[in-house]
Amino acid sequence: MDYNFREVEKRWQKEWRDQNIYHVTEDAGKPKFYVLDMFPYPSGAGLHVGHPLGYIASDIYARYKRQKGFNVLHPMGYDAFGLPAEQYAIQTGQHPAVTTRQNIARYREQLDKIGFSFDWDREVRTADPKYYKWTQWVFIRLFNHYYDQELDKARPISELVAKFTANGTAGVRAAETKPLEFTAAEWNAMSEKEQQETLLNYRLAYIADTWVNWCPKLGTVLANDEVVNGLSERGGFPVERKLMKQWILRVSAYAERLLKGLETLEWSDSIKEIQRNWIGRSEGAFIRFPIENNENTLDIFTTRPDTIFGVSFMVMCPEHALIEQITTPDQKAEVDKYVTWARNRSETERQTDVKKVSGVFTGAYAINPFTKERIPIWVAEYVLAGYGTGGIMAVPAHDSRDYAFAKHFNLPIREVIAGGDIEKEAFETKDGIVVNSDFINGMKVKEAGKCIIEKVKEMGIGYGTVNYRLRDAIFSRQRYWGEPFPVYYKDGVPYMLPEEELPLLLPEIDEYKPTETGEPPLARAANWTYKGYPLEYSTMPGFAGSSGYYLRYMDPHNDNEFISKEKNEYWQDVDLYVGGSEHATGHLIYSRFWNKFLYDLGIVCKDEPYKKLINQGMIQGRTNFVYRINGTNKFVSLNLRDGYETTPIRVDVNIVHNDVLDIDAFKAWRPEYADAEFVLEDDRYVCGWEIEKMSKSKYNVQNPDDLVERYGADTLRLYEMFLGPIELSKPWDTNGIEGVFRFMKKFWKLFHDGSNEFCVTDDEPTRDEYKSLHKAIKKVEEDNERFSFNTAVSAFMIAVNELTDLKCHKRKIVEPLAVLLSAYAPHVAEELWHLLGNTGSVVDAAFPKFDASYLVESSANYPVSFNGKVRLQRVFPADMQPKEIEAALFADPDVQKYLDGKQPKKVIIVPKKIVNIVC
RNA sequence: GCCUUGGUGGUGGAAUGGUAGACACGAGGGACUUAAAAUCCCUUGGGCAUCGCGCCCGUGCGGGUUCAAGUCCCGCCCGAGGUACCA
Repeated sequence: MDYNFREVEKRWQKEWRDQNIYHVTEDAGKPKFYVLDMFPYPSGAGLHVGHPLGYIASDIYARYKRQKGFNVLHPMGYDAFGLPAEQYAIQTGQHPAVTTRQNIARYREQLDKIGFSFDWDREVRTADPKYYKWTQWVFIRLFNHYYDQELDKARPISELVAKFTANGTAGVRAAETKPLEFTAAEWNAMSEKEQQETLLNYRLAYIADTWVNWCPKLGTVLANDEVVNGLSERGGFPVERKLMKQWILRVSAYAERLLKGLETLEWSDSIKEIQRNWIGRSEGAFIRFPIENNENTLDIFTTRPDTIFGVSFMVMCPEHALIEQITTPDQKAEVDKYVTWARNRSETERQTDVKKVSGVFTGAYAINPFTKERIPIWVAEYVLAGYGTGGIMAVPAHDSRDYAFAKHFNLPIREVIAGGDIEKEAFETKDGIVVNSDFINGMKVKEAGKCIIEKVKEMGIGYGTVNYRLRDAIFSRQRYWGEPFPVYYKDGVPYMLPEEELPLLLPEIDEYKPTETGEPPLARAANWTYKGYPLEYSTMPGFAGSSGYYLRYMDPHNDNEFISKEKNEYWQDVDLYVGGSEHATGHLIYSRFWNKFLYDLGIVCKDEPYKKLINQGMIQGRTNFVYRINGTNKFVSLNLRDGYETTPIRVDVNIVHNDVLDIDAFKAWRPEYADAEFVLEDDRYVCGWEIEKMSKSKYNVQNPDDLVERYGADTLRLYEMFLGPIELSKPWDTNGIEGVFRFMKKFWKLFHDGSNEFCVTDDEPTRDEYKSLHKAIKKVEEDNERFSFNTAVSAFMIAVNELTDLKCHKRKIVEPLAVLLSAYAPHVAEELWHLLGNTGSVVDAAFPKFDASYLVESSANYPVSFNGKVRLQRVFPADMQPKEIEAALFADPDVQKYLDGKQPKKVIIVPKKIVNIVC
């Protein structure tokens, strides 16, 4: 073989490693550029095929930027804590650290084969104590801060304590779990324990009893983004609701800033929209409804204060604290029954019958503050505990859920916005005219809403407010393989470990299961105490370690600081972040929160961590099928199936090439197929195919290693880019890799003669040769800038085809072309770079300079169209003026023929593009 | 339901409002070979054509703007992703 990729790739991978060529240091003389991939969780299955796609794209961009004179930071690491390693540990007793280390070694091997330009000196692993020391360190800071809504930033909790000591809660505007009011005297009279418990209401990391998503199968709680359709994201196990004491991060305090910050980011509209929806900002009103014969009020949040005259009942969530106090004796039994039932229903059950109406009357009544009407108070599951106040005013005429409820329980439906047909369905418009509503009659919805808000303010029973769907993030996991909390308990109150005790190391335990009493695995650890006080048993969730990892890459070996000021100011933020869009509501929210908190503390200099985000599309599997004739061991080729009763059977894609089955391999694949017979078309067995999720059981998993083995890393890199736009989801289809491989061989031949001797001359290239080169430079540069790597690969193909036709073996052409290609196919480019007699590495070669003069045409071809239809081609000098072109055209007999004696109404000449004559 | 996307040959996909289908795969035909591999050349959206002139139709569907629309606007249909008793 002429182009020996195996030898070339092996040589340069070794050389790059020996020379440490991808190592970067801060260099004030160069502008910085930070290209980051979402680091992988090292699973036992090895690098999955979706990964290389993003990594290759970011690697190309990183190399390109380096050639453009930037000092590029391009690191890689591992998200090393996680469930699978622990599940495996439970089954086998193997320490998760051991399996994780093995998996990492495997990943590293796979990554190295593809020729990435990662600076491995900066590698981070979240499970490394040197790393998680800083995760614990940030946690302590979260605990020690609260969110000041006046200053709109996190402030030390000591400031809050000072305020409480001086004035109590008067004048304090702080993000809180529930509203509290006390005086300075009351605060000062509190015991240490009481004060500490009160402060938990404000801390950015706090512990509280909360309804959680409990997954019994995994033995841990899960965050909202880890629950998909009522099932755990990992494993797909049922999830229940449970009231538990949990560590929680007050992410909600940052809701508005997380929302606002999106505007400054170069992210795709879709992912910004996902985050906007997840944050779920809604403007409305907080209103207190008095309760008949009770000093409590029923507090509600509504986005439609304008419909307050249409309220015909109130609803509280089953978790509501007021239920017990207001339920009348004769309703008590029924309410208790319902509440117990509803509270214990699993998240999974709730999800499946969302449309079923259920609820119970408490016997109590609220008073409509405007009409003084008695309004029955109900308890129903459709009102959620976690949103707003856990209570609503129901306006069945204008809300479909209230409508369904009212219909089911036969409650009155009162129209207050004109224009709908409330006999049939709720009229949910947000711009209509208010009716049947006393002093707001005739107003538009918006205006009426404002008016009601003014009024309730005056009456002292409410105010306009903003609510967010974004919940605080549950931060405890009842698992072993995570960061231990630097927390000990004294008198049941949590305290932080002193910083000099960090890292608090994960203790060794004999088994990785929960204890018999249901305590988390850490309860098994011997002497898990600090100065005799018990340490926290739960560990941190997966997103803890990944929330600030991109900062640690800037200063990975600093044992004294999380990150030094100088390094942070040099690298600042991530210029390009590449990863899957599945992290939109998880990692990408938490990480932004984490960063904003550190920004408030002055630890980082940028408010947003990831300036530009590219989401590589998902890689789907492409399954091949063979068709067995029912009742036989005979298989019929795809297009001959008519007339047979067949069953499609999945077949391993590795024994199918371009949809043609390798029959011998198939016979060897499974014993039952050893004596299979075939009905062939054109002597071949053609398989069917379908796009499905990639999975082992569907036999459609393509291992990148096999492709590297067969075609080389450079071909794999080019091919993955050539598949299509990076952001598009596409099936992993290797039918086309041959074309890219052919291109590589052709490219190689530009530098070699027929007998594979290196052969490049110093002859001056022709104009056509320069033109091919500069066309490619222009196109590749533009395409790199807009992340259109697939079209850039096409540009290479065109250039190489042209230069092959021109039999060009000239240094002035092929050398810049190799430099240009080096971001995509670094190994072969490096080889040629050295064959050309250069020293150093092609990664540091300057990106070729585009010279437009080579593309200037002496003449331009103009399609001439009549009323928009192209009829003729005419060539004019490129610098000819439109007026002259027009004159020349009308002297042309063919043009006259098409005009057919008519006078043209208008002549449009787009320079170098087209002439259109309107007649 | 709502939000965000997308809909172009047999396939993956190209097209700053300016000759739709670049580039590649696959397919068909041919050259070289004892043969295979590799390589090279030709054809390849559909239809019509006394198949070497040339014409018509074509970017999910129906309208519109424009000299000119895959691209912009309006109304539908379908797919993908996100989200969903969030008041």
